[in-house]
Amino acid sequence: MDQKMIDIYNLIQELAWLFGDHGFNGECCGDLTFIEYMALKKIEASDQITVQETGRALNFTKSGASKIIDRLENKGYVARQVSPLDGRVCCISPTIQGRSAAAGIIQQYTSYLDEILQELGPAEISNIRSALQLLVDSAHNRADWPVGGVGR
Amino acid sequence: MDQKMIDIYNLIQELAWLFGDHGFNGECCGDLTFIEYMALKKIEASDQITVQETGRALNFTKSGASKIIDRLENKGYVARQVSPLDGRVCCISPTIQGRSAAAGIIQQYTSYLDEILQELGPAEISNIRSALQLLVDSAHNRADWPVGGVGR
DNA sequence: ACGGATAGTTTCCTTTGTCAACCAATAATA
DNA sequence: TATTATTGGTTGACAAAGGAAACTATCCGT
Repeated sequence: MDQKMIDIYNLIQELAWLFGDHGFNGECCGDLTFIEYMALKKIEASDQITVQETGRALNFTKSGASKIIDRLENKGYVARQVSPLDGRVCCISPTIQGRSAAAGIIQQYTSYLDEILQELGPAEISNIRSALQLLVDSAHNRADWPVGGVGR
Repeated sequence: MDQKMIDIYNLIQELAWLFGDHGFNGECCGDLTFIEYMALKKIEASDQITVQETGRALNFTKSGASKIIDRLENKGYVARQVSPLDGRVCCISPTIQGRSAAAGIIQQYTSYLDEILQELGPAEISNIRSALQLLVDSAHNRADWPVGGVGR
């Protein structure tokens, strides 16, 4: 039983490695780093998000978040815009190029998955999907983390 | 069907984030970075490994690998030793402290998993394990990667 | 209108990894 | 055997990236 948890842990870690920043030979996300890509995804998902919210979502300080957004902006993938409601806050939104870059990355990985999973039947694939979903949901349902706090 | 692949991709990415270098508030692995921890795991797994092999296993250049091993050595987790067969190569091996540090990290994550998965029954947990296994095996059975080559 | 709070940016600093040059040891060849 | 090429590893200069703290601009409460 405990062994099963250890297995799960090691497997997750292996996946985290394979699909993280170093797995795909450093070229994990086109001209984006893994972190920049995650930020772009968050920005896309909420369609209007502030600098600090982006940072909070990704466990970065606000200065770190500001710089990540700088890089995305320099690449033309997001745009800053002063909020009409509050002159201090920046509304970050994805540009057309940003959306299409993200779509391209998803496309690329999806076809990679298609390829490596082609041996499997649809039932097995469904099963993988729901197992992952269960895992991610369980992790999100926990407010805190194994070590330290989340605040920053 | 394609949507299912996209789901799987996004879920893996979420997991990669949660269990990667930034997920746990930066404190992912005690006094080790994610990368250092992965290197320690590789070193532990093979019990005798060279600097370059470590680098190759983790997609780092040899100088990068050398420095990662420097840091592990400074922390007292691995030891360098000149190979008796070839005076050029370094045999890296984990120290007692290295083994116990790795065990501690595994312990910590395992109990975290225990906690977040406590709602689930043993059958569901078994299912998660085998789904992850299937995924990781499928990825490893592919020699190459979605973009670029592996060589360095 | 003024003092405190809040969102972002910028500057300085540390960490990390690559590239290229280098050293030492082995292998190959004349 | 002497010499040259190759290979494993380390080192130094450099660039990228993110945190802390100082700074700017705006908003809110009195």
